[in-house]
Amino acid sequence: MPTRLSSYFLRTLREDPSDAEVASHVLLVRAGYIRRQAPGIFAWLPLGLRVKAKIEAIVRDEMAAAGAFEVHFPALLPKEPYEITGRYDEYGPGMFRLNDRKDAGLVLAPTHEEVFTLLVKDLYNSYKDLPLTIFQIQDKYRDEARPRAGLLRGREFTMKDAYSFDYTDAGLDASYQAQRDAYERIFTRLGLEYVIVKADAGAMGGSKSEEFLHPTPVGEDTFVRSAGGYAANVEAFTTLAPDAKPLEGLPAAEVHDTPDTPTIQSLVDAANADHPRADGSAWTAADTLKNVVLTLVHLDGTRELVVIGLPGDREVDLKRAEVAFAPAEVEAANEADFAKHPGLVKGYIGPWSTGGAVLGDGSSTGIRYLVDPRVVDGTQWITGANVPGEHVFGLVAGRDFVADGTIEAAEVLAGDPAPDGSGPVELARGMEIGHVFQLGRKYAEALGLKVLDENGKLVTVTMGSYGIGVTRILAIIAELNNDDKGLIWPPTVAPFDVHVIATGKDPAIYEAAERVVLDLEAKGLDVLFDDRPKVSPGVKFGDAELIGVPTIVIVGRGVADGVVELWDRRSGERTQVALDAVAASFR
RNA sequence: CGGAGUAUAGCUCAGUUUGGUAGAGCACCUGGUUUGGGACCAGGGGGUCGUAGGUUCGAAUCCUGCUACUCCGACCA
Repeated sequence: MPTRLSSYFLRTLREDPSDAEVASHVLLVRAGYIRRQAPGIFAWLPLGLRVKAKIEAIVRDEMAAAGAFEVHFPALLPKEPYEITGRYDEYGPGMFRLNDRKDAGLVLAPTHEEVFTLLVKDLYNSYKDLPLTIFQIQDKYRDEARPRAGLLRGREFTMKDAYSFDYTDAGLDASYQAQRDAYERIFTRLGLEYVIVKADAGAMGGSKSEEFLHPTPVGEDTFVRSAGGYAANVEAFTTLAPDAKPLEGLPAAEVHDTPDTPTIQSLVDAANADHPRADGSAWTAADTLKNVVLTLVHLDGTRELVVIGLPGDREVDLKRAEVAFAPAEVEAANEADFAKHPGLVKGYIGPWSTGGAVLGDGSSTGIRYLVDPRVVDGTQWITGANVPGEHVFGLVAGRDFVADGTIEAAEVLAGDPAPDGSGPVELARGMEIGHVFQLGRKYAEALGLKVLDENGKLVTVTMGSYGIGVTRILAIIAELNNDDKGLIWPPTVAPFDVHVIATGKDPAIYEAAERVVLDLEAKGLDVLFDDRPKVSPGVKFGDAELIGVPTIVIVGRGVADGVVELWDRRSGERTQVALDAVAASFR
């Protein structure tokens, strides 16, 4: 049976909704696919559900091809499993939490690692049952501080999440690869451009991790890539450190007066004016060692001051710092933090003073001191002397000061060398559409998932976790496929295959349209039939363009001559076809 | 969480400056006309003007508090 617009649950809007900004959001609401329920939470209408189902069908198809089995968990879960793995605390305010009438704690799951692990623990005990990959398509909940851009960043979103279970590392590698391959096929079938980048495992824990990013300027992720094939999320980028240099023969450090130079720029200007370099070349910001004071807020709420030393031509990238210090939160140090450490002279902080070490283990302040990987032994720096208006020149790393370690917290700049030697990187923005992780044994260990191996020995299972954002993908496809008239769905995900419009007052037109619809359905096509009487042609054409079914058949005035028009939504091209040849013109 | 803005009919908005009977277009209902680009005529239903308090003879309009939403930023699949 065709879907008849005269009785379909659909209302299109003539005007843009005032609360929508991006094209996908505006058009999905206007064309009657979704309705906003609360910020970042949407109701799905019949048209929207059809597109969602199309995307899910492709995902299911490839999951089955990859040997994964579908299950379905509740979105509402007890909090205990999340407490056991520590994620109840680590996830922070991003997780929806609630209590039932008995005051038992529940969560709306942001992801389902814990309960999948427990399910397998319940049912499986032997290595013979592995490998196993199971998945679900389920709504996830994350209490985003600021949901935005409609479906692109919501608080409720549909995700396909798969979990693999192996008892050997090689097995995990194979399971991971199978999902990774499936993802490539899924995104290819959906016609979505993607880049696979090295990623940080973040709150999930685990080791190897890659993100599938759709390159777009509006993406929330910054990633780097080199011509030689290296690609990584900036959060996972590792700095290519130069070789250490010999310490012998380097001149002694000298303290100079540098009044009113609290910033790197003012310091460089003063250095060039008053203390030019011996060989005559100019000092630059890269010759200075900037010491940035950060406060770590640990999970138990304690605050720890830490100083990061990095070349003065770079800023600290807070996201990278967060990753480096996870699960602690990172903040800029505030006045109260400084007040507790009078040894820190704002604007003139450095690891060294005439009185000895100022930063690091065993120093006068005892504050943890971590440096950028570029600060290798034998490098010489201009940096604060811990006295107002004074800097030390030629301070040598490894001789005059020793850091407690290195840290990947400096911003990544275009032109930085890729860590694998494949050349300089460029920066680009992308939106995460898939993520594959090797979780390793973190969850299995915490929740006690073990199996007996060939030798009858209990071994802890190793796991992978694999996510695809279904509703986000739907939004991206809508974002990529529209014009000023409305949506233009690719045939693979369109809510219908054909949109038949009957327009005219002659009853023969409607009779002809009914026959066309039957012919099309006989070919196995999903038909949306605009049979609305007393609706003017302009409205029908406008709605068809707004809804965005790829092919539109206009049954109207041509019926008298035995022809109808095929209208390609994307190209706008219209061709005349004989009435009885319409169905044959579809593959 | 910082900054900006908005809140009046189902939707998009005017009215607030200067207090005096609640408005328009679209959508919806009835009847008629119309049918290849968002038609026309006639009639109709629908709003405690976000919320609480205050000023006033009288508040959508002035004052104060609160709340919600949107955008930018921080954060985030």
